[in-house]
Amino acid sequence: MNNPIQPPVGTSSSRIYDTLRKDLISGRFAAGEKLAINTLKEQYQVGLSPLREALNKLAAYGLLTQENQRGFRVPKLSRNELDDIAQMRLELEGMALERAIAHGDALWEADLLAAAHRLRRTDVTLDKGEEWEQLHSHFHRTLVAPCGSVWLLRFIEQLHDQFDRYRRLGPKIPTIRQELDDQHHKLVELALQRDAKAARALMDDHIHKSYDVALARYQKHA
Amino acid sequence: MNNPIQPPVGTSSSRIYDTLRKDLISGRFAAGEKLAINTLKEQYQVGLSPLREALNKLAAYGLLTQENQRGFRVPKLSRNELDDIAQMRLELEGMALERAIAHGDALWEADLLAAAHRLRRTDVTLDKGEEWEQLHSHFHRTLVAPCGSVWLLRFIEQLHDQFDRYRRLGPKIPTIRQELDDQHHKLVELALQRDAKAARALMDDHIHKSYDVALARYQKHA
DNA sequence: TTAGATAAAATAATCGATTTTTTAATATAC
DNA sequence: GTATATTAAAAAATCGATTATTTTATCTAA
Repeated sequence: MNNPIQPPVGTSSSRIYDTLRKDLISGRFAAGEKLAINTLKEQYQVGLSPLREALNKLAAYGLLTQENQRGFRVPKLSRNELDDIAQMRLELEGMALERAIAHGDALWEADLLAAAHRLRRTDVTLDKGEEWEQLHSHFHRTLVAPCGSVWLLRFIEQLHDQFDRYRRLGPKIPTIRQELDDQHHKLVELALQRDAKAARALMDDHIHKSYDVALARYQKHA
Repeated sequence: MNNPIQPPVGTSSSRIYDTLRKDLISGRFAAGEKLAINTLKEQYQVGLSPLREALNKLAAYGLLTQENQRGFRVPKLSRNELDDIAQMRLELEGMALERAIAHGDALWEADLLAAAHRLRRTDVTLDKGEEWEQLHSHFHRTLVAPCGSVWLLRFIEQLHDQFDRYRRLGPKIPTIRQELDDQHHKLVELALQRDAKAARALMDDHIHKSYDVALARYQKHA
C-alpha cells in the first residue's frame, strides 16, 4: 500500500545539514570535540562533498567552529556564553512577543492554541523526547511568528538552538517540566487577551526559569 | 627587499568567502541574480569545491539564498526588508551602545578616537571608496565592541552587511557624507563623556539618516 | 633528559570527472 | 493554437582520487 520506494527528499547536503544540526543541539557530540570528517562520513553514510558543505553552513550558523587547515570543532560551552544567550533571548523574544501580540490575527490565535495543546499532550518521557523537542520549538516559534521582522525571528531561532545546547546537556530526565509547561498555556492566555505587558513579564520569567534549568545542567556537566 | 613570493594566506575557501562577501555587499551582483557557478569559478580563479563551500557559508549567513537542486541566488531587495533591517539596527545598536558606554575602558576610548580620526582623514572620493568602507565598518564595530555580548555583536555585524546592500546601491557618489561623518565624531564625544542617553539618541538619528540615504538609493534603483 | 630536527602517518583541502536534476528546445497530439 | 510529451543541453550535486598541511612518532645532539 504505502509507497514502497521513498526517494530521499532534498539534496544529500541539505539532509546531512538537518541531521547534524539536530545532533549538535541534542548534545550527541561533546563540547570542544573535534569532528573527524572521515568518521562522520561513515556514520552518516554520506559523501565528503555534501558533508563538508553542511559543516561549512553549520559553522556560519554558529553550531560549529572552523579553523583554517584544522577542520571543524563543536564550540565550547561557557557560563558567560550561557548568560549572554539568555540575556539576548530576554531582549529579543520579549520584543518579538510584544510585536506579535500587536499584529497577530485570528489564524495566529488558532495556531497558538493548537501548538500549546499538542505540546501538553505529548509526554516528554516514554521515548517521545525528540518529538517533544520539536513541538516545543514549534510552540515558541508560533508565539512570536507575527512579530513582523524576518531578522528578529532568525536571530531568535539561532539563540534557541544555542540555548538548547545547554538546556539539553546530560541525561534526558524531565526537570521542572510541569511548571514550564503551565507557563506555555498562560502565555497563550495572555496573548489571546492581548495583554502585551503581562505576556512579556511572563516570558521573562519563563526564560529565567529555563535559564536556571540550563545553568544547573551546565554546572553538573562541568 | 619586500618578500618576493607571498604565499596566499588562509585556505582557498576562506579567501573566496571574504572576496564574495565584499562583492555581494558592494553590489557587484544584481539583486535576484542567479550565480553561475562555472562563471564564478573562472572569474575568481578558484576550484569548484572551495567555491561551493564559500557559497554555502554565505547562504547560511544570509548574503545568498539557496534552493535545493537549483543553486544560489543573490537575495532580492525590498522596502519591507530595508525597514526591518533599519528597525533592528535601531534596537540592537542602541542596546549595544548603551552597554559599551557602561563597560568600555580607556583602551576603548583610544581605539574610538583613532577609528574616528582615520575615518575622517580618508576621503571617500579619489578612488578610496573601498578603504573608506572598511574604516567605516571598523568605526561602528569599535563603537559597540565592549558591549559584553558576543551574540549581539554578531547580529549587528550581520545587519550592517545587509543594510549596506541597500546603502551602496547604484553609483558611488558621496551623499550627505559630511553630516553623517560629523555624527561619528559627536558619537565619540558623547561616548567619552559616558552620556549613554544622548549617545543612543544620536545613534538613532544616525541610523535614521543612513536609512534615508539607503531608501533613496533603493527607490532610484528600482 | 630534553629541545629541536626529521620522518611517517593522519587529516584537511582541493581537484577533475561523473552522476543526477533541471531547464530549454523541439516535437507530437488534441 | 495550446497543451503535453520527448529529447538535448545546461547546470547542480556528488564522487573518488590527489595534493597540501598538520599532527604524531622517532631520532639526534647538546
